[in-house]
Amino acid sequence: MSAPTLHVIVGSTGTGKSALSLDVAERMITEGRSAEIVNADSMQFYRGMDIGTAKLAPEERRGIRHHHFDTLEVTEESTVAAYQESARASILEIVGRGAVPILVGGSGLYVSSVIFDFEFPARDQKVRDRLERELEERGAASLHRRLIELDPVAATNIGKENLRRVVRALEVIEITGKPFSASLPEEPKPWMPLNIVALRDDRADLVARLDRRVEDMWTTGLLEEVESLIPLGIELGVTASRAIGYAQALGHIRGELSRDEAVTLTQNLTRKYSRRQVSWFKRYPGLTWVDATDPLRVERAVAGLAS
RNA sequence: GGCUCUGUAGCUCAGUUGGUAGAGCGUUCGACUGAAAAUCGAAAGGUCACGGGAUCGAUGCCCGUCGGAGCCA
Repeated sequence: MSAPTLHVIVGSTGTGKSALSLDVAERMITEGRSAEIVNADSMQFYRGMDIGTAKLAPEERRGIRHHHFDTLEVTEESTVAAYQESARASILEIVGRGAVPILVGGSGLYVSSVIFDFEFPARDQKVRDRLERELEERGAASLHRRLIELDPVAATNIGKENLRRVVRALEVIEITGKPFSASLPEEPKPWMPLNIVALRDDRADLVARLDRRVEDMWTTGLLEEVESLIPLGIELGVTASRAIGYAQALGHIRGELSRDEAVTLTQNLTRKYSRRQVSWFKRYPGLTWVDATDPLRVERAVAGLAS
């Protein structure tokens, strides 16, 4: 019996990660092992956000145990550090049961936080609030100038227009008293033995499919779903209200966007997101690319054999 | 048929009182350590509709051709 391996399935949105994860789990089962799935898709954490996140309904899960779906209310902020801890705990429990853990998702930072040796510096809301106030009062240039003094490397890497990351860098420096590296490790150390499979598809086919999927979401009730989330406070949620599709649907409901504008905007954002996902995952060491249309994709995914 | 406006990057449009051009969007590439479906950076793309004229020199001025829009008849 070899050491337990964490199976990881990543890739652009719309390449069929969820379906593949089910197939891989079933394959494990026919081989006499059991398997459980852990979600690493940041928007699928939210209860009630189903259509727009292409979430697998419970009855579609083929009896396989799924973890980390529907763990947050729409008003709650999602945080990587908390996710890292609880996702790892789930994985250890799965291994403890003698089952195979399969981590599936498209949120690069979240996947990395689990599978590599990421350690997130603490956060301090007071410090951050103060920095954000300063940003408003004195402007971006002032904050960036300070970052240049405190941590020139981070200042160069982040850039002066990247306000969110400038603020976080200053926050980390203030809390820890140490420079903020602001760059991903060249050779991240795996948290446990990994089999990372990335699904990929011909770009033109993928884009056509993504565009169609957005249209379908609108005809199968995305708007109604978003309307039902308004009384639950989705507009107040820092994370959930920004989800692709949801933000535009909200814009339409508020009368800021026509239906067509909302759909087109969502399609554009989805394409960009898909690109960012590919460029994030392509850096993973030991990654196995598998074609979404490969008839042997399940076998390849299980064995870690590229298409 | 007449009058007026118009034709500049894949799209929408700036612009140069004549010295061969820009922005946004899109496309492609990249960064990314507690909001990441977030946030930010970079690059490629144009014989400035076509033909002729005047000019040292035209995308810009003049003439014509073709295409688009509007108004009048």
